[in-house]
Amino acid sequence: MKDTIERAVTSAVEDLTKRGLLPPGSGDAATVSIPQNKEFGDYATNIAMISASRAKKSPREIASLIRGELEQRNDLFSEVTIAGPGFINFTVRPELWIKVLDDIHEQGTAYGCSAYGQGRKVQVEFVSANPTGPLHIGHGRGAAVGDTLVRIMKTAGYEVQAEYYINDIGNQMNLLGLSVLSRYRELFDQGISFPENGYQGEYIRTIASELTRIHGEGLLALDHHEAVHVCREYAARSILEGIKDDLIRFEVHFDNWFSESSLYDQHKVDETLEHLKTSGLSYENDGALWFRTTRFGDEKDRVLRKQDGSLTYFAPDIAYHRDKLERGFTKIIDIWGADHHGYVPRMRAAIQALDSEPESFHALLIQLVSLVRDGKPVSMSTRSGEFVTLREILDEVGTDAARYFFLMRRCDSHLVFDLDLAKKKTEENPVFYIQYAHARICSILRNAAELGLAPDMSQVDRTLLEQDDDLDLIKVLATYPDVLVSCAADLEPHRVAFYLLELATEFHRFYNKNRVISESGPGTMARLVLVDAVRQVLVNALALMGIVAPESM
RNA sequence: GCGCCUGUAGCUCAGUUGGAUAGAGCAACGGACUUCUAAUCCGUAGGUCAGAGGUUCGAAUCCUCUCAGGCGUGCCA
Repeated sequence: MKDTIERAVTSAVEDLTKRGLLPPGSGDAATVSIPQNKEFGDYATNIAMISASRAKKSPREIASLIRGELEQRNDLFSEVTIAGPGFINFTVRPELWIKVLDDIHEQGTAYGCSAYGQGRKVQVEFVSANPTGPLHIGHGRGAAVGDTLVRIMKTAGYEVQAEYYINDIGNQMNLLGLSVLSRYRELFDQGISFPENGYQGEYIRTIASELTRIHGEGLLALDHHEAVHVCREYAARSILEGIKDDLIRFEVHFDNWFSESSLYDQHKVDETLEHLKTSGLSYENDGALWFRTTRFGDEKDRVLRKQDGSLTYFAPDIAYHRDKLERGFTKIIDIWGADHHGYVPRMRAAIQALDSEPESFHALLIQLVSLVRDGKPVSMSTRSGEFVTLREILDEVGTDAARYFFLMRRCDSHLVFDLDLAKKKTEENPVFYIQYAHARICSILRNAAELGLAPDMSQVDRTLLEQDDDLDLIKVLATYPDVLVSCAADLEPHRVAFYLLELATEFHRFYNKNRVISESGPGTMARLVLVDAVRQVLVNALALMGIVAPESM
């Protein structure tokens, strides 16, 4: 609907420009929006104010010119008014609103989709947790945000790939092997000192005891290096399996699992370092190899190869992003914990060093999650291994509530996750409130079916849907495609969560004021079609969030 | 020290890239069940948008400074 209004405004402006009444480019930067106050109509545009200085006319004067054009569009508008400093307000004809119901019934699960992304190839890389421990609650937020963003961008017409980068090589993997071996030997009273900064979690002991079932005391006889290797490989595989299980249960899907070690196998890291060298972007100093990130606005140059000859984490990461670019993605979205924000400038520098536009790279930073139970914060510390795992959260509140809660805040805002609230089966809990709206509609449709009634748009007397209550509900349904475009454009999936709450609220209000199935009159069919459309949009939006739409509760 | 993020109703947070009288949910208070699910709805109250300047027709939004909280500032990953 917003599209339609925008097109009408644009064509009116173009018309006036052709007739010399407005200077060229007057429509630039103007917006069409929904006014906060319903009295101003359904949509409004600020174009007269925006173009006033360039046209050397007063906003009101321009507004009345445009109004003159748009008033002729009585196929669209029942009223066009000028208000305030120069807003042009539109009231859309009821018939047009009712056509939204046709769209929903025709498009079904595809309602909300658009061609906004024009098929551009996008990659979203998220979670990418090291296979050194189970997913914790912070990964859960990243997983929910990333997965929902992927789903949203698909509906917005992008070709999207979801990828998980597995850091399956490097110091932390050796540390993992050492940690497991240490716990393994403890089980035979042949303890070796636990490595400094080793992985402390209980899961390490579990893995160690699994190794005793497989190998008995066999690992004791191996030389140290060999034993660490066995422990490392087993632990990494076992932990990664666990991560995959958790993600499946969390309804999070990946198209590709990208192994860091494959970059070395295919000499991608060397090639990348060579590329930087020949581009004159790296240099030796103090026995280390440096990357001139300052050339691209970073505050200091960064080390690629350390004095001891080993590479930093950064080096393969550049190779990894080079590989992404080679795979043809025009938009690369990395979802990281907010504690990595210092890493963004150097990664953006790397993208530019690889001859790509800095705008093609987007880092979405996910802020911390803190848990609250009984109104008190739950303490968490990664260092001591006392973090709360995603699995524990899913066991306690379930997938639906967890996904909604992780998505109900903007990414860069701290999230307070109230475990008690997430479990409540009352209106206080937004997940429940939204799912209940869906279940209620299904119940109505079941009752209608018993009377032999099924929603059928072709049997509807459309004038019966022109009541304010009906139109209020339809207007919320009509904004859904716009919400999805804005989510995709701004990479802000939380807006779907807010939209769902708004739609559910509007439905419950409608439900309390209007009886859908009444004994007499054709209004029943009209309202059945209306609530069925609400059901469809609830289903579509919940699907994007990975939340079940229950038919009864 | 420098940099990034955050600061909006009692609480948790939105605010469509600068628009009209700043919104929602929860909590509080007062109402609504002869009813398709009251697991709901309606109403009331609640604000110096952290503070001070500035930019302009117009600022929660942009710029500068101050304050508060979080994070970063590794040849860790």
